[in-house]
Amino acid sequence: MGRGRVQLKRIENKINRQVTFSKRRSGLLKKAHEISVLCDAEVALIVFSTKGKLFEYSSDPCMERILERYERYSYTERQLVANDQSPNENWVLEHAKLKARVEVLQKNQRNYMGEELDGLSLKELQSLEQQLDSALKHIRSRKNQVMYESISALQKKDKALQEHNNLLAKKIKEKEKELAQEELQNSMEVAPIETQPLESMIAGRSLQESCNEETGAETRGSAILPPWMVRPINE
Amino acid sequence: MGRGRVQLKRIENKINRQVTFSKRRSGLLKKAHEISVLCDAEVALIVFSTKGKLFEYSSDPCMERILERYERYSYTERQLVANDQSPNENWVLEHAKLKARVEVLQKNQRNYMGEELDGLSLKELQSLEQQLDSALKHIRSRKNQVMYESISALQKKDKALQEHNNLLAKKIKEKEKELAQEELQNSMEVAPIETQPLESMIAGRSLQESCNEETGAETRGSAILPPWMVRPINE
DNA sequence: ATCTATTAATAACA
DNA sequence: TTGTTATTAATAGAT
Repeated sequence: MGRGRVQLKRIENKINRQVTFSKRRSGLLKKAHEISVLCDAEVALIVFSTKGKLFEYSSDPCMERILERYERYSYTERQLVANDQSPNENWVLEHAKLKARVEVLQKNQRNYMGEELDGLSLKELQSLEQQLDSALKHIRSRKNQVMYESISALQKKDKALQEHNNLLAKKIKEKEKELAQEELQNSMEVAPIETQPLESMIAGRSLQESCNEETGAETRGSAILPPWMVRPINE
Repeated sequence: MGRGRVQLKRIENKINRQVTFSKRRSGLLKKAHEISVLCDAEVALIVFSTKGKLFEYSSDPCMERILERYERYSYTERQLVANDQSPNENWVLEHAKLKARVEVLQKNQRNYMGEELDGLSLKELQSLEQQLDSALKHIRSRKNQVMYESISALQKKDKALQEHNNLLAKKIKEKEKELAQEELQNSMEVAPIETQPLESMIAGRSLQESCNEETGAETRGSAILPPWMVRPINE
């Protein structure tokens, strides 16, 4: 349903992927809403973009209510499935295993957070150190990538804004000229009009800021210091 | 998309509603799957029919994982429905919660190991970086402490061994003297016994090594180069 | 963002 | 439920 078929596999071109995501997301949300209205169904839809941004639809005023209903439903279903197997002992065993697993994972997590290191041998400490060191490298590299992407997006936007500013500045100058001419013509009958306030207003606020009112608040903050250096992007 | 338009309102005809529900449901699930694959998104879709039947789609092997992520993202606490349920159900609930917990912990662990970072926002990456950085500091400090402890323990042991060696050396000399005297006394009747092998044996193996047989293998390696620089201690 | 050629979904019907 | 078909809706690619 578009020009040409589309393979059901990850779209490699990043731009295309982002555009398709945006379009299909709105389509999906719309359809979720439609089925809920047309067929009187309860629908909860959660979508995380690759970047980790959340989009959601809930036919109910409260998403949580549907999720709770889901939990209840799925618990009882799992109970039925579990009953088919060996009724009780399996559970106890499974449960114990899970608990042990949680313990181990929590212990690991605390170690990864640099806590509870007293019981560790030198070998374990060294391996932990190596692992975290390599992890940190990956994370920083990924962070840089994300930041560079952010920067180039901002630079693009910046450029567009500057161009827009130049346009606005020209318009203002034209207006001023018109005003000046009118004043000259009326100078014999009324006192001259003070033109200073207009100019000082423009000088007092940065060009960036005066444009933000039209383009939204996304470029809040100084143009020299990118916004993500003040606050993280995905809020 | 069908013969004639459709008003966005509940379909009153029950049969039609049921048919439409069935068709649109499969369409919705399909589209949810498509966007998850095409755009590399994480999708959770829950649909309850009017009759209360559940249909679900999850881009992940585990729906719970997405729901957990949703909970974290939306910063809302999930209400627990534990109280008014039978003990048995409660148990199943516990089990499911444990499972969800394991999933989350595993995901975290992978992140701590610098894996699967693509879904994380800049904010999350920064927090991860800070956490690992501080963890690494703790770990290195602890490692140093362990190493210093190891060094002083070795030095102490070294000193004790040296003293013991001196003692043994003295004893050997005494023995030699005794032997020499005996030989002198017997020199008329048998050929003299070669004493060289005993001394060369002692000289051929380091003093450290010859004592290890009593104290275990913990101080394997040279005494000048601490053992943990060759191989970690707790093997 | 907006515009279309196309494909995909589906309402009505069987 | 399942399948067919006439239509509408969604959307891929281009602008």
